[in-house]
Parts: sequence; C-alpha cells; structure tokens
Amino acid sequence: MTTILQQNAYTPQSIEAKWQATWQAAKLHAIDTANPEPSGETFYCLSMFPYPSGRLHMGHVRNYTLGDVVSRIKRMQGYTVLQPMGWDSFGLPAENAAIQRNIAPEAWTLENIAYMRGQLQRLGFAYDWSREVLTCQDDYYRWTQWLFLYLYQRGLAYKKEAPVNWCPIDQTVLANEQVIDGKCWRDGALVEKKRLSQWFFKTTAYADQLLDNLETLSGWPERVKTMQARWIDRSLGTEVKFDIADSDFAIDVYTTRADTLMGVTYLALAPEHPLVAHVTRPEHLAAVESYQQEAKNKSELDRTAEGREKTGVPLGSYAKHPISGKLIPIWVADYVLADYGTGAVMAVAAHDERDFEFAKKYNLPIIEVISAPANCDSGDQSSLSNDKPGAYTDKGILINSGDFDGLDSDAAKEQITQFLTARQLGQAKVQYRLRDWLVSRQRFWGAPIPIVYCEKCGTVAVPESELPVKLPSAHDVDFQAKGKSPLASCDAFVNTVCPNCEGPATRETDTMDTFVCSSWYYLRFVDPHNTSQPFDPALIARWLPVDQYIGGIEHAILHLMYARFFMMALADGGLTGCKENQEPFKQLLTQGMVLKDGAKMSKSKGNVVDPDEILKTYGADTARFFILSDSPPQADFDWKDSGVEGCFRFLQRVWRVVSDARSLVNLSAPAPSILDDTLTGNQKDLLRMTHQTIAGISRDIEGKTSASEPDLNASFQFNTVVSKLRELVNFMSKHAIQSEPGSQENIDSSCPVYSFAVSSLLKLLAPLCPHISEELWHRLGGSGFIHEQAWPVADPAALVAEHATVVVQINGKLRDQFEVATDTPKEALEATARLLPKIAGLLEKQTIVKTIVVPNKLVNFVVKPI
RNA sequence: GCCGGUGUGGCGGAAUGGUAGACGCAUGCGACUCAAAAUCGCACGCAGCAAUGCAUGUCAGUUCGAGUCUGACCACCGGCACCA
Repeated sequence: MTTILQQNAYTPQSIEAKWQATWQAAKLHAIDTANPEPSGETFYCLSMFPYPSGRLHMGHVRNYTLGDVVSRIKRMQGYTVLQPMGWDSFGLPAENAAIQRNIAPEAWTLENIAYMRGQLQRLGFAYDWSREVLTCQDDYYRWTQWLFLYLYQRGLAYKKEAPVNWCPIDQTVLANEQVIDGKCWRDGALVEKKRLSQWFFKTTAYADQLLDNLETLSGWPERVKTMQARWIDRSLGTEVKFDIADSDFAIDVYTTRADTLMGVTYLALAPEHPLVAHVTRPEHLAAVESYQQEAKNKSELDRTAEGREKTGVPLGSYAKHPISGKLIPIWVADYVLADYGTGAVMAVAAHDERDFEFAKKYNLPIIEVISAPANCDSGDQSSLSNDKPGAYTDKGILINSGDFDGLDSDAAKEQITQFLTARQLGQAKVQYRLRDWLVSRQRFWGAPIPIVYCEKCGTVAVPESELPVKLPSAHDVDFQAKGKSPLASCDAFVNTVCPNCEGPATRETDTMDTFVCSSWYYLRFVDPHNTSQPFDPALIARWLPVDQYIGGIEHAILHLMYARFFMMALADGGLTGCKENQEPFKQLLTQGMVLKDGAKMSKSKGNVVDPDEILKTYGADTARFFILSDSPPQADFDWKDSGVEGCFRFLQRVWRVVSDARSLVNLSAPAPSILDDTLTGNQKDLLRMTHQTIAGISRDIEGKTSASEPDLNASFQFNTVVSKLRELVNFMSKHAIQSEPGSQENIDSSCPVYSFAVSSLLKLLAPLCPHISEELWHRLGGSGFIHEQAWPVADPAALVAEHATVVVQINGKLRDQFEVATDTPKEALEATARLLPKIAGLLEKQTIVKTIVVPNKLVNFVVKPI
C-alpha cells in the first residue's frame, strides 16, 4: 500500500523500474519488420552499438539518449520505428582479460554484456530487445564468414604478401585506418612495418563510388564527408615510362604535373622499390644497399617526420627522357614513398618544393619549364636565376619545352599525356590514397577466416554448408603465442580436411578485424533470426538505408567507410533488394564528447562520472533530461553536478505542478479553442503559450531550415526543446492555483485550458523523460501508454498573440516601445510612435527622411538634423 | 601547409536581417523557518548615482537596421600531411 505521503513525492527509482517492466511485458517496443503497420511509414533509428567493455560511460548515455528521443518522437508521429541494440563483442580487450585474469574471453564478454544490458534497460531505452545481436556468437559470425566468402567469390577478398603495419603490443597487424601518426589507434604503440601474407578487402574497387556518393549524402555532416574524401584522395595524373640506358628495365613514375615533363632533371626511387637492385651500377651498390638498410631501420614516424632533411644516393645509372632522349640520373631517396603511385617519381626541381630542396642539396640541375602567366604578378618573372628561394609550384605557361612552349599547364598536361600515350610511353592514370583494407588479425577473439589450405588444391573456401567455422574453446589455445595467431596453437582447429579432395589440409588461423563484424550489423537487425541467409533482401529494400544513425565522430573514417563499402559490394550482388540501395545511412548525427567541468573524462584524472551513481541518486529521467539540455547534440557537453541537480529540481516541479491538480485535470476533455470568448485573458495566454511550445518544439526536433538556405543536415535541437519545456512549466506554476474560484489573476486548475496544457506538457516531455510522463499520465487517468499517443499539433490560430510590443527606433537605435493590439495598421503605429513624449522630444530639430514600419514589430525613423 | 569547424555575460548556451543574452548553472538580496534544507520572490553583460554610453574575435562593406549577409584578417579546435 502506498501512503498519501509517498504518492506525493517524486521517487524516480520506483516509478522507473515499474514502467520498464510494464512496457517490456506489453512488448511496447517490439515490432515486426516483415509486417510494419499498414498505415504508417517506417523509420529506422540506429545508435552505434557498443563494445562491451564493462560498463556504460557517459558518452554511451548521451549517444543512446539522443537515439531514443528521436525514436520515441517518430513513433508518436505515426511511424513504425525500428530501434534495435546489440553488441560489437569481438575484440582484443576480452583476450587481454583472458591473459591477465585467466578468464575465457567469452565469459568475460558475456558478463559485461549482461551488466551493460541492465544499465541500458534502467535508462529506459525503447529497444526491441528481441532483435539483440552479439557479433561474437556463431549465429552471427557464421554470416560474417558467409559475407567474407561472398566477397572472396566476387574477387573482393584476396590474400597477398605486402608490407603491413604491425603493432608490437597487440601482436597483430593493423589496417591503414587504424594507424594514427604512425602509432596504433588502440594503445599508441609505434607501428612497425612487416612483410607478411595477409587477407585484404578490395575497398579500392569502390574508391570512385565511395567518393562520388558522398555528394548524395546531404544528411551527413560536412566534416565527416570531407574527412572521407581526403582519406580516399583521388588524383588524376599521368604515368610516364622512363627506359633505362644500357638495360632492358624501365621505370614507371606517376605525376599530376605532366606539364613539367621537360623539366625533369633526375628520377628518384623509394628505397623499397624492386628495381633498385637491378639498375644500380656495381660501383654504387655498397652505398645504395647501406642507404636501403638505413631507411629500413627508421620507423615510419621518423621517416615522415616534418621538416626532415631529404637524403638520397645515386644509383650510377641513367634513364632516357621519353621526349628529349636526354640522360637523367637515377637516385634512391627515402622522401619517395614506396606505397603511393609507382614508388618512383620524376623530379622537377624548378616546380616542386621537395625536388627543389633535394636538387639544391645534391647540386642537381634545375630547369625552369613553367613561367607565371603574364597577368599574374605574384611569381618571380626573371627567368633562370640560380638563386631562387624556392620552386614555382603554380600552374603557368610552358617554356623551354620545345613544341609544347606557350601552352598553359592544363592544355599541356593533356597534350603531353596524349603524346606519350600515342608512343606507348605513358598513359592517363587515376591514383588514390585509399588502400585496400587489411582484415587479417593474429588474434583469437574474432571471427575465423573461413579458408582452408590444401597441399593439392591450394586456397579453398569453406563451403557454405560447413559454416560457421567455430572458434575452439579458450582452454585449447595459447594466448601468448608471439607473432602468430593463438589459433595456430590449437591442432584440433588447424588440422582439417580439404573440402575439395578430402585430403589433409590446414585452416587459416587469422581472424577478421572486428570492424568487419560491425560493417553489416545494421542489416542483420532487420532480420536477426534468419537461419538461411544473413538477411532477406526484400526486408533490406524496405528498411534501408537507416533513416537516422547516431554515433561518435571517431568513426568518421573507419567504421563509416567500411560499412559503406560493404553496402556497395552487397548492392552489386543484389543483396540489398535493389542496386540503388547502396548507402547504409541516410542521416548521420555525430554527437560531441561528454566532458566534466570542461575537461575530458578520464580514469587518470579521476573525473569520470559513473552512470550508475546518477541513476541511483536521480533516476534515468533526470540523467536523460540533463544530457539533452545544455548543448546541441553535435557540440561537446560539459557535465556539471550542479546541472544535474537543476534538472532533478525541474522534474520535481513538473511532478508538483501536475499532481497538485490531478483531481481537477481531465485528459479526455476536448482541446479548448482560442476563439472561445468565455476564456479569461490569462486562460487565453496559457492556451497560446501551450500552442507556441508545441509549435516551437516540433520545429526544433525537425532540424533547422531557413527559407533562403535550407540546411539539409537535420539537427535535433534538444537543448532548446528543454528550454521550451521549462518555460511552459514556469508559466503554469506561476499562473495556476488549485481550485480557488473567483480569481481573475490566476487560472483555475479545473478549467479545460489547464487540462490541455498538462496533457500537452506530458506528451512533449514523454520522449525525453519516458517514466515520469507515463506515471503522471496514468495518475491523471490517461488511457493507454503515453508513448502511444499522437504527437500534439499546434493550432495556427492560437499562435497569434493578442498584443504586440512595438519597438521605436531612431536611425536604427532603440529609443522607446509601446504595446498595441496585434495587427494594428502601419499608419496608426507611426502616429502612436511620433506622439510618445520621449520620441517627440528626440524628433525635434530633426528632419524625418524616411520611416520604416514593420507591423507588430517596430517603427524606425530615419532622421537628419535640420 | 592544405581542408573542415567554431568564436556571444562569471559559465553552458538562446536569438525567420528587426528589443542581443531566452532557458539553465553560479552568485547576491529577501520571504518562510527556532534554525537548516527544500520552496517561493527579486536582482544579475560592462562602465556610470543617473541620464546615457559601450558591447556578439578584429577591420571594412551592404542595409533604415547586422550576432545573423559579403570580403579580408586573427584566434582556437579537429582532420590530413614528403601523396609526386
């Protein structure tokens, strides 16, 4: 039995648990993706699923609150909303726990998931838990393996030996995208280069599509698109072949400046270039080899350090210029990167800063072939001086270039490329910075790569019927195996029979990068229990792309590009329902970080806020309300304990304002009309205020659009939603009294206007604070769940105020103001303004040049002295 | 260096080209209370007793009117960086 006292106090903990259980029992958030409501449109709202690290942090709370509010609003607006949740549950920390604490990775992972799932439930998120997926379970990773084979069969997965990034701490290779400033993205260890045979996904096959499609993603933040574009970095240039004198070899170089071809004075090869060994003159061999060794010993970071002095040694051999036939010395220099272009460059010292620096240092000739256009006075016009401070790198007019003299750079690029192509000395070439995605990992806790090596048949794909290739038990592997996958230590796993010839064979022992698992989870959520295929393409056609995706900016390149690659590759095989369905995420919101008192939360600083503590003290509604309040979602959010207090106070006020009047409020009463003349002035004011709040909040959640330049990035302005809810509650608590009749000043709580205000408030608050609004809704006798109610719609007639404050300006400066009835004619406004004593005084001895009148807003007198 | 973003009180932040600082936090004063907490009320950009003046990173421009539009610059944050 609850006592009167308890009924009157706001005790979030008991309310929240009760409603969470009730909603779950009523399957309020479960949907059938195969049969969405016939009437409603679908809306797929997805937050990036978490890695089960142990417990939620405030970044999760912010991410998932944003997604939950969007989902709940869309549902009230009539959409069939899919909001699933799952776990990105393969990964290294589980393995480290196994090593350090002797817990099996699976046990550690499942324990964390159980705890974190409980936290998500206590926060009241409206997930359809029947769709939960764990990427580490074989009913999921069997399809990750299936998709690997799908890519393999389409030539998009291949194995090759290549210099790869090796992290000495994680004891595994890394993708290019996982190396930041030469260091491992996870632990900051200096990455080493190793030559290994590894599996790659051919992301470069989609380089153009990944780049070009960015333009269609109008719902993505500009900075994410820019980051991806620069990562892919397409450049259009020319490959030029240089024959080597007295040799059968030729060196291909890549250049974007074919117009400078006649200015080439040497060639430079990367130390790793395979031809170095073949074209070095015997007398130079010792010096070249020692230079190569030196380069090898330097770390990636050292080699690319900013402002480093360029070095190199000559090979003693010469190349023939493809047009002039002149002999050009060949050098090896470590400023040339082995893995961009052809690993060799034609050096044009006069027009490239790096080549210029190198030529100066080693006294190589500098030939100017581009002069600044005549109408451009920036460049140094005096020709061939030896003491130029630097290279002229802009476009210009060709000189010293024989038949090409006088052309401008753009025309020259084209004509020189044509000239070379006709003689088979070169060709136009597109070059990307993007590399193929290295997906092999020498780790245990990941999806095994479903490949078998047979002595007779070679590399053989595991047949679909034999999937999943299951991970062995953690007891049977040695996690400490250095430099190779722990799976290689498990004979029972390694030794198998060839699916082709049934002869002895061994399994691939590497597992897949966990980013492979997370590249397709948004597809599985639509059809999570399918046992015959990863997902039904017909369902994908209906639900994809994800309407709203929400997550951290740290995935701007990694996850978001891999997922786009997957979707494109699947679209080409018809697995996404139709070929056009090739982008996974229509709208993307990248939320800012959660800070504490202006600083990044970190364990070492001891300023981490634990969501559990907040839940215990204030409840989920307060936590949700606060994290939505102070900053727009894209900006960083500063967690302040006093701010949480303020939000808790606010919800207590809502509780009081609503429940004080609960016997008088009638939620089923029809909404009063603003035209009803029996309403008092104050009642009309509250009615207008309520409609204005509905209109304002509805606008804030649709994203900003200005008439002149629609901002297509829908931004959810939940911080201003919070402000508007506070204003409405302020207004209500100021004007409401409890059934004290006869007062004209205040609003009787029993009047229909008050009931309307209360029901609107609860509906507007429901997506943000689902528990308190549900509780109050029921206490006031509302029918059904509040989350099933229709989103309120503002009455345009009630948005017009009765009075307007008109501002009077003189020469644009504010001088006075007055109140008038709305829509008072211009002439009357001007006349009234002139007669204001203050204005009249100021207008003396002035000539009015012009008067601007904006109805309901202002009167501006433009004056000058007589 | 290149690319992107952001600059508004003590703080987080509001402002369809039309009253800059909504809403909140912090602070101060007052009411209630034996007292405290809670709650409620008032004040709160800067200078000034006031009238008033000055204020949205800086400098120009457009406009009757600019935080908002245009141009140049500065600062900070983020991404990439010897990419030929």
